[in-house]
Amino acid sequence: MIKETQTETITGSRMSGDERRSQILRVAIKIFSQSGFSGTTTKEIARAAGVSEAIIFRHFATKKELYSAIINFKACENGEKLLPWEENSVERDAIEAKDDFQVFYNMALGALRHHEGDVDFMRLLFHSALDEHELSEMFFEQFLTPLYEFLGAYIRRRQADGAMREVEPKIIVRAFLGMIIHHSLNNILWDKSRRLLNISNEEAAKCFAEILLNGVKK
Amino acid sequence: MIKETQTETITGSRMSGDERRSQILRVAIKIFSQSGFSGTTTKEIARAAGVSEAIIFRHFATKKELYSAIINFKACENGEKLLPWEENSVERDAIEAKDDFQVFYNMALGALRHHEGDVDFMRLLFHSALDEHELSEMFFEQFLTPLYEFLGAYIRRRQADGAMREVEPKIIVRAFLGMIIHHSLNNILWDKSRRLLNISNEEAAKCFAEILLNGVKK
DNA sequence: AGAAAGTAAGTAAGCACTTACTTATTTTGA
DNA sequence: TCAAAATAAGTAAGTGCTTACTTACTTTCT
Repeated sequence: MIKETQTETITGSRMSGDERRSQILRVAIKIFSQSGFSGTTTKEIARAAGVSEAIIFRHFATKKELYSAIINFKACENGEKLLPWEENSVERDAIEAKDDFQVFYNMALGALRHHEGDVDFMRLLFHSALDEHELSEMFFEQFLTPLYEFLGAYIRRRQADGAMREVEPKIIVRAFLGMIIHHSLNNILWDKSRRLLNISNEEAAKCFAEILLNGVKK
Repeated sequence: MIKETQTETITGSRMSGDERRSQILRVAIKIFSQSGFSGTTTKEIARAAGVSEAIIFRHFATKKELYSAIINFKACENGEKLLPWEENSVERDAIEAKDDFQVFYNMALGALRHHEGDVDFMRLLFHSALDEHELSEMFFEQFLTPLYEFLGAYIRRRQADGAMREVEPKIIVRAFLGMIIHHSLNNILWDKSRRLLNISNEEAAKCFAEILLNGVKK
């Protein structure tokens, strides 16, 4: 990362304002995700971006504004994209077909892969949750809540079909997400070398989906 | 919290060295759990303890040593106590009786109650995990690993009895702990007002145990 | 009286942020 | 087309405050 950034500097060409702003944000995400807000200095961010601290403050009035700008940056990164499960045709087909296993397996696998592929953002979500920062609230409102509604609605439908027991759907969603997110957390935070449990995402998604579905089957 | 601490100061009597050390540690746990290591100042800790900063440094050479001292303090708080599930007679009886529901329900309920009752330490565990501090490693080795072994052994036994499917026991443990810990996390971090799911610990423990056990039943 | 608990003031370094200036690139006008 | 002016990107040095920690002394208790 630092090497990469230095390479950018070495070419000697200046970035445009927009490019520099984006680069600073990308660098900041990494460092904030490592050390949290308070544990990160603007000096570190500047060094990693290969610029002086003054440049940080040209683009962002305060360190806090830089942190908050991550929200928009992350949102724009996905463009006006739909939520992950909304644009996943495998997911849509499985729902149409009421293929319960495929619905939950696909969802679990997608989530596990996503967590594995964006550890920085995962860590940042936890830092911000502990800091009670608006980034965490954004995550809650724009991701978690819609996900509970989406899966909850599917479960309600399957309950009406007589395929699932009458349990409050959100408890089922909680149980399901708990398996997935906790598994990823172990891999990201407590047990990076997977001493306790070393299985593929596919295996994990399969087992979690099976446990859940067998657990709620009528 | 601060009120309580000020009350201590107001009585005007000095504490013995040992008492003061313990008080500082208790206060530090609360503040570190709120703001993390970097976000916490020794000034804040001193104020909350009702002493000057110099007193902090009489007992602990550095801020870092204070943070690390929490490990021993938390360990000693439990005395030479066994792990929670080891001293729980309800749990032991349920295991002897191979009452699967009681084993998992009781375990879940105990954990949920514990999490609810010691939010500070839960938060501290997350802060320390993100900081990659030894407190987190202690938690992993002295709590998580034995818990996986304990529950894993029980599951293996029930599989040998033919009561549970042949699934790697640790995956089942992961699924189970995921439900519980994730539920507590939601209540502690993302959704303190329980907008998404507001249920009692008993209801949660019951549903999670049922989902899990039905999910692995043979 | 002596030891231990306690404090106000101080220190050196660190931190977020600013200022005055430099350098590189783009624009303008002849 | 070219040179000068303007603009934007960039920096070293600085500012004022904060922080972890220290020092020299005071107060309390036995």
